[in-house]
Amino acid sequence: MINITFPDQSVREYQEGITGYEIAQSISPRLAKEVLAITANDQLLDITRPITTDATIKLHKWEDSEGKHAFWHSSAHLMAEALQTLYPGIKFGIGPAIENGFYYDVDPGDGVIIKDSDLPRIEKKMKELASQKNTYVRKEVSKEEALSFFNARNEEYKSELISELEDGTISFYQQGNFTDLCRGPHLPSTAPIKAIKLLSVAGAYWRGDEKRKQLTRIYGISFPKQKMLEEYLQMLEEALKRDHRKIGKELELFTFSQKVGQGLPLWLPKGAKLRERLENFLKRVQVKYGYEPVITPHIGNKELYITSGHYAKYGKDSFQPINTPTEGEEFLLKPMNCPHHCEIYKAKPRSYKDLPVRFAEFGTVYRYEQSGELHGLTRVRGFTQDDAHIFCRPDQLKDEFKKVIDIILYIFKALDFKDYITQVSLRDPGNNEKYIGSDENWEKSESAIIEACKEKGMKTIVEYGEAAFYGPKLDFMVRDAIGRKWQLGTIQVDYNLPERFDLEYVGNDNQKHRPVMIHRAPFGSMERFVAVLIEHTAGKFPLWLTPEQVVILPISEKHNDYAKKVLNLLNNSDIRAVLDDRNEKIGKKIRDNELKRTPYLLIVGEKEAENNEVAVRKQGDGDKGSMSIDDFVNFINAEVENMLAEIEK
RNA sequence: GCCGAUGUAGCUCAGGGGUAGAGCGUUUCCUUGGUAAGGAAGAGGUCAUGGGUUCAAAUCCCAUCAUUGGCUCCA
Repeated sequence: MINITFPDQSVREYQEGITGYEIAQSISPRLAKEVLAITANDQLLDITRPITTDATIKLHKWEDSEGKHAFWHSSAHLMAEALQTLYPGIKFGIGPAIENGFYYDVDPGDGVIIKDSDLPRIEKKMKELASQKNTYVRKEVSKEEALSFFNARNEEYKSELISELEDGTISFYQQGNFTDLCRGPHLPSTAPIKAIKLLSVAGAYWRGDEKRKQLTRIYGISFPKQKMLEEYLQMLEEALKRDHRKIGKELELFTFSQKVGQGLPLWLPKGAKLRERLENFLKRVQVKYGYEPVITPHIGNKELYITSGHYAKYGKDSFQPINTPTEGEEFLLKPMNCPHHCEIYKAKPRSYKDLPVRFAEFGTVYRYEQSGELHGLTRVRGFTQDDAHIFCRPDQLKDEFKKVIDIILYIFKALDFKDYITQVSLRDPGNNEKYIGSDENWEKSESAIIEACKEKGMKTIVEYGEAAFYGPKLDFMVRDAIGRKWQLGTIQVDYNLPERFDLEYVGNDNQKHRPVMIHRAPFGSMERFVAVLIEHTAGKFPLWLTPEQVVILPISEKHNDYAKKVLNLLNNSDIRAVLDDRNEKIGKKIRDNELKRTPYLLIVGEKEAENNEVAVRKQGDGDKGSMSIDDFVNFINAEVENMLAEIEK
């Protein structure tokens, strides 16, 4: 007999060799029906695997990510089986479960192309195979066996994977006619896979290496119930409605022009208004934190970037130099602001008493991003960073770092960003040549970041190998409507540029010392931040930010004069109001302006004109009754002030 | 950059070898209407661009450009 400990710490005795499925059965038939995987002593297992020792277990149902994982991983195998049937000679790469669904990378063979239009056919085959309710059978094999099995089938990708595994840890899973190298766990059979949707086809380099063969990746998702699939697809559609590219067009915030160039956003008046308000907001915050504005040009001499090291690192992959016609000097579009700011630091001698100095600039930079990578406003070739560089003494580093964290957290709070991830990016320990600067400085800066985060009580994830080439960083990341992760705020420590630019300050010992630099951008880039803000709010911006706060709707043309009077009064009171004096019925005007997401609609007609009133309608919330114009002005201004005061707390 | 998809009116999209379509928007006129779509008429397109096939191409083929889902990269 063995002792099984459950998550609630209760212990039950079972026969040795009992399976997860049987344990579930012993609790309730319903649980047995729903259980998909089991963790036993921290090891994730099939529910058909016998448990032979005392174990602490957790049974995973669909609701657990482990349960979904097994479900989707099994679905990936099912898809592979379908592909094998439909495309004889197809070779398989890897086919994991992912956050939402699964994929399989395959090599369909020379000249064979799998297209979007083939997906329904594959789906159909999968359903057909699933209905056979084949079991997933696990088999442990030796490395030699494994290799000979896949070599015999010319599955070079599998063979490559196996050759990197250790003997004794290799297992196969087989269902129907398909056998795959796999760690598991899997479902007992294909029976539960009831609803399947293959979503897209994409190219994916074998092992993520662009020098190697590009395989065909097929993405899909599956569910135990058809209804769940429908809900998921519904949700995807809803998410698409929040897409900043769609809303940006609808609300006339930004556009692109093929003639101007790809990845070069054009801010339309309303978008510019929004962005300007964001910038002003941050400028006010920065004044409080002792930042000084600086302004630098859009280009810089190539020498500047040779000094900074950026040219060696990125020169050939960036926009190529602009030449002066007669002298033949070379200038680069600036890919970043820091070298310019270093030169500002150098413009005069600095004393230890002056430090830290903090130079802030909304600096527009240009980077040659690969064309396939461009995406709406989140990945562009020309963008404006809310950049600043702090030059401080080493002993001030941690404090300065913490102050920057405060600014970022403040801004996120102001904009109600709650679902963000904070990531500390450190060096890849096994790959030091990727980075410039001394080990000692790297260690100092890495520990400064880690300590600052700890002291701020932040929950961060640590990623090795994600550091910038010149220093470690702390990034604030959020997800977009389609679930992709984007970096917004960033703080980076840099010992390297001060070295390269030979930056100095005179210490209290009257000796020259090297300052440390912090690069930081709370929004990251205005473009990306606005994109994320659009998706976050679905275009319903907070009152203090929105380009148009109020729209005035006269009942008929007879009331246009009064409406204009209201408009002037509001505009003179710093309220961003517009007038909708189109020859339309009031119902139509309300509908149109509701759809434009203007926070307040003011309806003015006979009654209001007589009493100097406005009839207030709140976006999405209907009629709020009438009030005097003065009261409305006070009401709006108070609401904005309250919002901002709330943030200050 | 690579693999797949897409490109038709300002927007959303239908169509498809033989005169270019709808809805919304826009303009003009009628209407002056009290809380989510009043009516009529009009304007608006070299069907992304350049080649090719054809008596005839928006439609078929090729290339390019852009957008897009991924891969890779990201100072």
